[in-house]
Amino acid sequence: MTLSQLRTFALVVRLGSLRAAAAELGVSEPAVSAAVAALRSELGDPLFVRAGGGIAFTPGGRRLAVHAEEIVGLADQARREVAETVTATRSLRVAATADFGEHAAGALLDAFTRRLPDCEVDLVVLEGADLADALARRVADVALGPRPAAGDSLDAVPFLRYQRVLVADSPRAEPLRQVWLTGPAGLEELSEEGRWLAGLPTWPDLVRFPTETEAIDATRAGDGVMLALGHVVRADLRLGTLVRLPLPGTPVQGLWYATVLGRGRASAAARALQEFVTTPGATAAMLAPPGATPSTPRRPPVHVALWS
Amino acid sequence: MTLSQLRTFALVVRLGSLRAAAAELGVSEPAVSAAVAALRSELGDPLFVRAGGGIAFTPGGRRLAVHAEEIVGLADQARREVAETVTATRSLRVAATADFGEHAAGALLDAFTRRLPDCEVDLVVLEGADLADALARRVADVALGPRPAAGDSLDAVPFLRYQRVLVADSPRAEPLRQVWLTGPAGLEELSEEGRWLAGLPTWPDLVRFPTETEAIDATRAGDGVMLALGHVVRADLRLGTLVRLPLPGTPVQGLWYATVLGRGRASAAARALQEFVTTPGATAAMLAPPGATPSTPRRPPVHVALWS
DNA sequence: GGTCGTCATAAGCGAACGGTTAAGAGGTGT
DNA sequence: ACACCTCTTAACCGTTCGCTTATGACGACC
Repeated sequence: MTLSQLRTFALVVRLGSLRAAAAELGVSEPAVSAAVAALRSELGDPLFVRAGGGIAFTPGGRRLAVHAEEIVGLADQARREVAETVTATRSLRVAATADFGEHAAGALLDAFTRRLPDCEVDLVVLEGADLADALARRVADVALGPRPAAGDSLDAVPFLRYQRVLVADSPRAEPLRQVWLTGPAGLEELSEEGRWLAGLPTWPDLVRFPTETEAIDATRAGDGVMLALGHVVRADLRLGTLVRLPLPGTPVQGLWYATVLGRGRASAAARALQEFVTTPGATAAMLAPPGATPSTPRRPPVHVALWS
Repeated sequence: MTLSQLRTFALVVRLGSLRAAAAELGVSEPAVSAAVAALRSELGDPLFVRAGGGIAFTPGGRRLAVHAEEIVGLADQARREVAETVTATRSLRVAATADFGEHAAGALLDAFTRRLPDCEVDLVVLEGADLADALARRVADVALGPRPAAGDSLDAVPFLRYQRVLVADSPRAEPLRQVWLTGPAGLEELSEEGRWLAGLPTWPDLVRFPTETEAIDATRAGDGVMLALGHVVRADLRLGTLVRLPLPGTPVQGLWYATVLGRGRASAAARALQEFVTTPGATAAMLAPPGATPSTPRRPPVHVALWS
């Protein structure tokens, strides 16, 4: 049993296919097959059987899978922690959904790093469904966005109430007959607006933009309607460049959560951020209009990455 | 970073010496040195430095140590769990201190396996200070005995009140001038009687016997005094073959705890035993005189092992 | 009954793992 | 200064790991 064998097997379980795992790892198919075969013979369990076009895991395979993820996650964390003691820096990896990442994460993490200057923060933007996954796989230390569904071993605290209002360039727009402009993630299924949308009689056509800001620009130009964050379009509504459409159910109230691994598995820095997000200073930073806080951009300690 | 490298390093940390770890593993000293050197170069941290006659660990080394134990423990557990699904048996490894193991564990586990017949129980007897260690290293699933000191990530529930009375063959015995006869572990430091003994003005000489039963036999023969379990010597006291000595502080009241790993890391079988021990049936089994419960000894599912 | 997609096996190869013996380096203790 | 204990390095070797390409086996699908 090797760490790399466990890592390979965990990926096979995650993707449900040797072929896909091989592609993901950038190696040939027999390489993956051999790694799993080694585990098979060592553990005396087939781990999975061929079923139909793909594979079906045995009970032993499923049990091994959860431990394999845990083991490789711990090994990676050990590597990181030792590296942190060497460089004398703390690192914090934050995952956020696209909407939160675009409108609030920057200001929030900026304020946080002013509080803890020795902490290097990385931000990865991914979809809401993957937030819990990223935590479990220890790809991220903190997840910011809708409350993850699999909350048994996660510690989620709400920290910001937001509302999405339906806006258009003119009050004569007909919401259910026009395209809905959205950010890159469409409408997150796990979020309140996603659940609200699922309850509508008709499912509108969505048009995705690389950012919600661009979607707002297009809405202003009359290209469609948009379920925009209230505090982001407040200025537009005041100026009249955008108007609210009074669809029942709007404004949709939602909550953003800061989630960390439960059961004492969260790092100190992760808990520090989770506590920080509920402070008044953090709320003020997130709701402030862009540019209001002249952050000293000497050496931006927040790195941002976008995952496909 | 290899599982065997981590296992080796964890042992080095535990023993505080490469030489000792090599002896324990039955390999040469350079083998251990090379394993650790591989970790060193890969992680970019010396992990430890030579200090005086031995070694002193760096902060990175200490951090790696705790994760290394966790990782190899998880790997072993994964192996076991897969093996259990193959053989369709659940196994439960119980650790107990010598006193509890001798007088109560047999009847308790006998009753438990009658309740869960598909569960194979192994009992290892070790000293109280190692109980928490055995849990953390996942050598045992449940620990029965005094409450472990390092209780931060352990879940300990008290389940049996016991008392130790000072007995001798004659009321003229002078406790502080005679040898104290004990079981194999002496007097556990972590237990109530250990703490009580530490508070005495003079520390009596202890004579250890392979079992407490043999110590009782010797006490009956007048070889010394003994701090015996109340319910074990009840018959002797009634018959007059042993008498109580009224030393202040006696009888010493103590509690036995059933401890499992906290934070959701305990197995289902471990929690089942932890719950079972608090039931009236379990208490009755433990306090019943030996031979009172005619356990059907068809195929004794409880294995007992003694660790030096 | 082909054909395709997917996993398994075979043969081979370089690199790393894990072990040995032998000798060196660095400290303690007398 | 000396012996002594402990960790480290060097040189060497067999096994395993992890990867490749090529080919086979098995089931689904048309």
